[in-house]
Amino acid sequence: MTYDAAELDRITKRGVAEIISEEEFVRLLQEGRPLRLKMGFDPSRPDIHLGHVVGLRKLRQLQQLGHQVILIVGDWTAQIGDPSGQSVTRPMLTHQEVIDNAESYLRQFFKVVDRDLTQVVWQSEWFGKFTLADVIQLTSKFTVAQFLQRDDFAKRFAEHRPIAITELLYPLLQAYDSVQIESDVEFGGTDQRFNLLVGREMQGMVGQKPQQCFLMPMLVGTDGVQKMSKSLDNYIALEDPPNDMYAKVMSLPDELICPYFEYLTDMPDEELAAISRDLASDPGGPMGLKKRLANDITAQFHDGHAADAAQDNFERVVQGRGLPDDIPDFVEPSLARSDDAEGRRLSNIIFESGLASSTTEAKRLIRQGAIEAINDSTGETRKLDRDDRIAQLGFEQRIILKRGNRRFVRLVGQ
RNA sequence: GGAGGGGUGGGUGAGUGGUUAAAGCCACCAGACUGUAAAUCUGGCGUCCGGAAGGGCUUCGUAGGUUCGAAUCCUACCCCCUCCA
Repeated sequence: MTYDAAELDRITKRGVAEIISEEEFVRLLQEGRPLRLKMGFDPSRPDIHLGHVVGLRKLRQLQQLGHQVILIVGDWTAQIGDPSGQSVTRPMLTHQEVIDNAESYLRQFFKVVDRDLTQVVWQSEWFGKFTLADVIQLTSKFTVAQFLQRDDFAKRFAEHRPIAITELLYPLLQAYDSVQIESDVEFGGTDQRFNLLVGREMQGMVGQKPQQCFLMPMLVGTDGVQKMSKSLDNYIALEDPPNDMYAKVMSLPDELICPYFEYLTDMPDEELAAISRDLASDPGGPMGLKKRLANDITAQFHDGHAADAAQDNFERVVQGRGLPDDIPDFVEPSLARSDDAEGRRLSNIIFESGLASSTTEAKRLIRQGAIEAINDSTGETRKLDRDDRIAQLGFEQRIILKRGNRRFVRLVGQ
C-alpha cells in the first residue's frame, strides 16, 4: 500500500505532537499489513474528555485504513496510580468499581473509536498470573537512573518530594503490556512519552520489534492555560449534556479556536489555514467561528439536532438573556400552603434547591445582586436585594430563581 | 539505628500565647464592562441564626494537657523530608 504525501501528512501531522520514530512508522504503514495499535486506560478514571479525543480520533483514522486497535483495561496499573498527575495517593478500587468504571469508559470510548475493529483486553489476563520471580525479572531490566530521567520523577526527586516505589513500577507494567500484546504502535499524550518509550525498549529486550510511539498534543482546557484535566476542572466531558458542552466551547479563549478545530474536527487543512489567517479580520469574528466549533463538537457526541438545539438555547438564554427550556424543578412545600403567610427564607431555598452550596453563600449572592426572581406567570423579574421570606415577593406560586446568568431553578408547590 | 527539619483554609504560604475565621498570592464565585473570549475594575470566598446590627458553633496532622485565653506552650501518637549509619 502506498500513500501520497498529503495522505501521509494527514496521518502523521494533523493532531500529532510527535512520532517516535516517524520514519519507521511510515515504513511500517507501507508494509500494508494491519498494525496492532495499543491504547491503554486506567479504570480509576473513567471519564473521557475532549483531551482524550485527540488520540481517539487518530485511532479511528487508522482503523479506517484497516488497522486494529487493542484497548487495554489497566486494572493493575489502576491500583498504582499514574504518577504523571500530581496526586500521589489514590484509594484502591474494589473489583466491582473497576468493572463499572471500565464499562463506563468503553461506552464513551466507542463514541469515537470503531467497536468492530477493537479488541478489549484486561491486564489481569497476564498480571493475574505474575509471580514475584516475574516481577524481579521485570524490574531487573532497568535502573533508577533511567527512571530519574523522566521529567516528573526528576522534578520530584530534586524537590525532595516523595516518590513511591510502586510508582516506579507503573511504567514497567505499562511497558510489559506492549510485550504481551506485541503492539506495533502505542498511543498516548506527550506526558506519556517516558512510559511509551519504556515499552519500546522492553520489546527490544525480548526480541520483539519495538513499537512506534504516537504522542498526541496536550489539549489546553477551558481555562486557556493548563492542559485539560478532570482534576483541574477545566474539561469538557464526552458525556456533558448538549447545552453544557456547547456553552463550554463558547467560553473557550479565542486562541483555542484553531487548535480545537485542528485536533477535534474534520475541517480540511486548507480551510484551517484560512481561518487562522482571517480570524482577526473575519466579519463574523471569532464569535461565528466559535459557534461553528461548538456546534460541530456537540454534534459529534450527541447529534446534529441536539447541537442546533444547544445553539438555539445559547443564543436565547445567554445572548438574549432569556429562559432555557430545561429548568430543573425544586419542590418548595411552603409555596403551596396558604396558611404559611411568610413562607420560608429565600437563602434557605436557594441553598436547598442547589443554586448555592450553603445558605451563607446564598446570602452573599443576594447581597451581591446575583440572584433574580422571575414571576413565571407574568415574566416580571426582580433582583433580590435582601434575604426576605419567599411570600414577600408576591409572585404567588410561580417563581423561577436565577443565579448569575445561567443557573435557574423553578419552584413548584408540590 | 542516630541527628535535624516539617505537617496551617481548594493550592501556595505567613503567622510562635489574646487585636486571628487565621496576611499575601493563585484558583474560584459574583457585580460592572462584554462576544458566557481576553484585559480591567469592584466585592466576596468555614458554617448556622438574624432584615440588619450582631450573635452562636466548628477549623491550623491526631488525641490529651497547661492557661482567664492556644494554630502558637507541654505530652503521646501518626505522617513526610534531609543528613549520617
